[in-house]
Amino acid sequence: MDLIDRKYRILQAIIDDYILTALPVGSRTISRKYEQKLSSATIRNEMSDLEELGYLDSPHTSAGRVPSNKAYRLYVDRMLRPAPLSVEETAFIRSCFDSRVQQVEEMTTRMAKALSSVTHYTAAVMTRTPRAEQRLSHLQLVPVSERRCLLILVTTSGAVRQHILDLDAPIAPDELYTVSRVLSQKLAGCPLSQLSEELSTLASGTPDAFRGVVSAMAQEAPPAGQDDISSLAVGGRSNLLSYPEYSDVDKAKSLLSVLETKEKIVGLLSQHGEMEFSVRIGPETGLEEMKDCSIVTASYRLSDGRVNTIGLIGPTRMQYGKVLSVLSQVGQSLGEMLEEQNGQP
Amino acid sequence: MDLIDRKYRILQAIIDDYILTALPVGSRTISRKYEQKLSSATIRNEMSDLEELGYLDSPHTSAGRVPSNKAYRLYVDRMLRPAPLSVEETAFIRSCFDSRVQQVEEMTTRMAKALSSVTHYTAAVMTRTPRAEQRLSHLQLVPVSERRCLLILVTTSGAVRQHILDLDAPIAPDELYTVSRVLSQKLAGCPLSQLSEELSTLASGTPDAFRGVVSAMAQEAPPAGQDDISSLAVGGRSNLLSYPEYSDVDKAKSLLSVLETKEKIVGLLSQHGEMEFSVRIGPETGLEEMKDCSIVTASYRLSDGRVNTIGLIGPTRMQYGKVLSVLSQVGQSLGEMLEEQNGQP
DNA sequence: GTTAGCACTCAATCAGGTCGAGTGCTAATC
DNA sequence: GATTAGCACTCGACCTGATTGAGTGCTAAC
Repeated sequence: MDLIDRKYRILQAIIDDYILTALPVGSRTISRKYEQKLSSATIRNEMSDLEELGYLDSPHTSAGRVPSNKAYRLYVDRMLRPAPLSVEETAFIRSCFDSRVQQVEEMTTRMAKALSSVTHYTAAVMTRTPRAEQRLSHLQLVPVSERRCLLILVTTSGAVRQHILDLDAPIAPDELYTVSRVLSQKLAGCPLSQLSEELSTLASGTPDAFRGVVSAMAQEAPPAGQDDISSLAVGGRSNLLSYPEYSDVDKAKSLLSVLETKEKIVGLLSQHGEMEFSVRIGPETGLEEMKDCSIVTASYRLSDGRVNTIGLIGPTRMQYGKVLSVLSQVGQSLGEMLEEQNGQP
Repeated sequence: MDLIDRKYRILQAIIDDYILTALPVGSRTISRKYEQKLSSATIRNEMSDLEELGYLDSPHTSAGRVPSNKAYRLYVDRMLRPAPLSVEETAFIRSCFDSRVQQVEEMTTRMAKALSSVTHYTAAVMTRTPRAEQRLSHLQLVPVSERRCLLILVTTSGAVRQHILDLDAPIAPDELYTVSRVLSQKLAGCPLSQLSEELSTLASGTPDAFRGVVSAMAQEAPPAGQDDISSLAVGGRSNLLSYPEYSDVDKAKSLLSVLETKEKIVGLLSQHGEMEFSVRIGPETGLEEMKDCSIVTASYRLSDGRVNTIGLIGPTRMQYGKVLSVLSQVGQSLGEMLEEQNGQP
């Protein structure tokens, strides 16, 4: 057992060192910096074993060793030491959660910017509302031109959606007003996913003059389907260029190109499961372009039903400890902010 | 005059060739590919003159010549030949203007993506409404919780803005409804910039029960100030990495970092003056990080008062002819789309 | 089991040499 | 006077071979 413990420690030392330097680490480095009781030769033997076990790779014969993805997996699952944040870092993160920020958009953008600047990785922040939880709170039709009006839907969580309706026949502003009032009352509390259906049903029992409007609404109402992405922001894409793993411009290009594709980012963030944190390493991300990257995601359920998912993207040798500390600090600050918001009714 | 004409032609040939290859161009290349009547020695003499005049730079003694920013300026102002687009390109641009796209957001994103993929440069698209032109069309208060409600402002151009209001005292949903109705009628047509002021005035003449709401609105109403940016999208940032001028990762990083800063992009696009197109070369962009870039902007006034500004960002040796052709095709398609939209009432 | 010692490997670095694209100048030509 | 051929010169790019040093793997001794 003692031996195994030693192998463990050596592997951990190698990973720690590699995360720090991005340079293949040799036996001598370990013996000097981490395990002074052992000679480099001993370390070499252990390293040789670790390589055979699949935890280390050697770029070539006379370079040091580099941790494999399997090693990172073990590292994240078992070896992770929390990296405490500095006072400044904590304060900075806190300061980003200003309860007066109203727009979801602005909130996600700020968080993405802040997280990328604290971690020096790329940050992606997404706020979505699971479709099942969205209910109509209020509905309003606003005239825009003679045959065109704006349909505004407000959900119970305070989100606002808007659709332009093209009408078959002109309708007077006052009538739109009446329709809004009636429908608003009838449909309050209706889940968004069933809205279209409800409207169709209502349309048949509506006086001719209004039927056109109501069926136009039924058409434009959001279809049942995936969740609603209320907001997505990515910050610090260019941060990744600092890391030697992307000094190859072609690699960098293909990675940055992925990070420009909204759908792929949403995909990456949506893989997040039930647990609070998730770490995906290299190929586990599921994207060929990201096989040298890791993504750490965290998900927070806000009180109004919205779900906030954060992803930090960096090289596989990213500072997992620090990243997780940052994310849990974010979770804490987020909680405090929401409490404060609800506490000042 | 004939001499001057020849210098002109040679300079143009040099710029054309450099734009194509990004390699310093030598006298022999010009004499073979562009001016077969002249020997390389003659070209050399001319090039020497052009260098003295400030139109050419030589990276070192035995390399060819490279156009200076002054040369690009002349090229853009006087030498530009329109580069006709291929049928596919035209079709592709047209196809991006689907009149059924409703959201401004989606429109700008699509345009940015399309333009960057046609040109292989970075595209930034901004839609803004000059503050002076925005007038209130409709106003609605929607209850969210007991002491909190949502203020929705719809402008005559159909834009929707929302603010959360925190109220001093609780107010019943029905009362919010009444207030909305009255204020909507009183304030319809009021320029947004004066809204806050108007509301303050109205507040004093309002029954006590409602005064709280009205003054809360006055506080949150958009202050007079700069224009409203309804939407900003950037596409194809990673395209720039393909160009040899950014094979230096540090350069690339500082440029991409600028292209991630919303404010700087808005700044770049806002410099656009009265004319339809504007080309800013190198230092003319006003940003140190962009001293090796050019930006071509185009601005289109939409029928509802909004202004759409497009910027294409590339290396100073960008294909100005092609870029301008693309932008004017965009202008045309945009016009067609709007016409179509208004023609189907 | 641990370690000292040694042969071996291989990328990185440097110096020297060659190549070729390009210039600038001069003298001859049109 | 403009044009051009010719030539010396420059300088980066590229290739080559030698050197260095970090690192390994193996073996034999402790």
